[in-house]
Amino acid sequence: MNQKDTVCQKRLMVTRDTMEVIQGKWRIPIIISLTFGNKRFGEIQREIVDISPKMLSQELKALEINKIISRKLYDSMPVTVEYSLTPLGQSMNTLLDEIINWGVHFRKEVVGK
Amino acid sequence: MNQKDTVCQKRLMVTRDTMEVIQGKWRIPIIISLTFGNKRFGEIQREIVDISPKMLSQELKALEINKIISRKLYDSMPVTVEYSLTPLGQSMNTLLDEIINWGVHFRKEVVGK
DNA sequence: AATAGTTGTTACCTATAGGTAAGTAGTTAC
DNA sequence: GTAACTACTTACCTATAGGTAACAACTATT
Repeated sequence: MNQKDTVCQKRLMVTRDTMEVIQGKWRIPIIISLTFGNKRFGEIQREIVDISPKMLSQELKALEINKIISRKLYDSMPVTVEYSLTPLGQSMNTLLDEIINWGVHFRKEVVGK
Repeated sequence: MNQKDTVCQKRLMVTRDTMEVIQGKWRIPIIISLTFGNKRFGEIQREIVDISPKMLSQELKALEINKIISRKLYDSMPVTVEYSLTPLGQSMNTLLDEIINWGVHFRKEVVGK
């Protein structure tokens, strides 16, 4: 295996890591929603109009496990829960920007034509 | 719906576009493989060690439809086919770099600990 | 005539992602 | 005591992504 191959194999590994975090229909929408401010369960659900409570709960848990978001429970009545981006979650900003940038470019080049 | 919501909804749409192109187990590996030079079917298969010919063929077609790669047939014997990145495919470079960068960061922060 | 080297294809199966609908639990207001 | 608001959970189903193994078509070599 030459130098080129080694570099290539490393890239393949690391992209898999990133993709495992952002893969799926709802993770990026949830993260983007939280870049606009901390939100409660119901607020996120109202913003991402067609997500079900099951999927929202499931994906919030996955993002918490990966330390992208954090969950804060308030003992108010009724109970409220606030979700926010961790520093690691905030560090996705440039990645998200690139996903958005390329999406705009792609739409101009292919989808729009 | 206020200004903030409008911006948010647009971002959600555009990220869906990008994700539809790169989603799946094999698309990014194939694209990365081609950033290291044009390759034939068999070469890609040998580089991405555990991909099956079925999946490779299927994903190459999808990437061609989205104008990320192009396919060139050579009438040699036996027939050879060369795959290469289109300009649109090459325009994914900064996006791929960010996916790799963030993956490295994530691995340091979470996977490694 | 048989074998090997190209680039795929086809049929079949399994695992997982995601959707639907209903229910749970605690508190407050009427 | 009943309805309403919070944040979920649970059971069940379907659609799709991906895997496996065998085959196909063409040509060159032996």
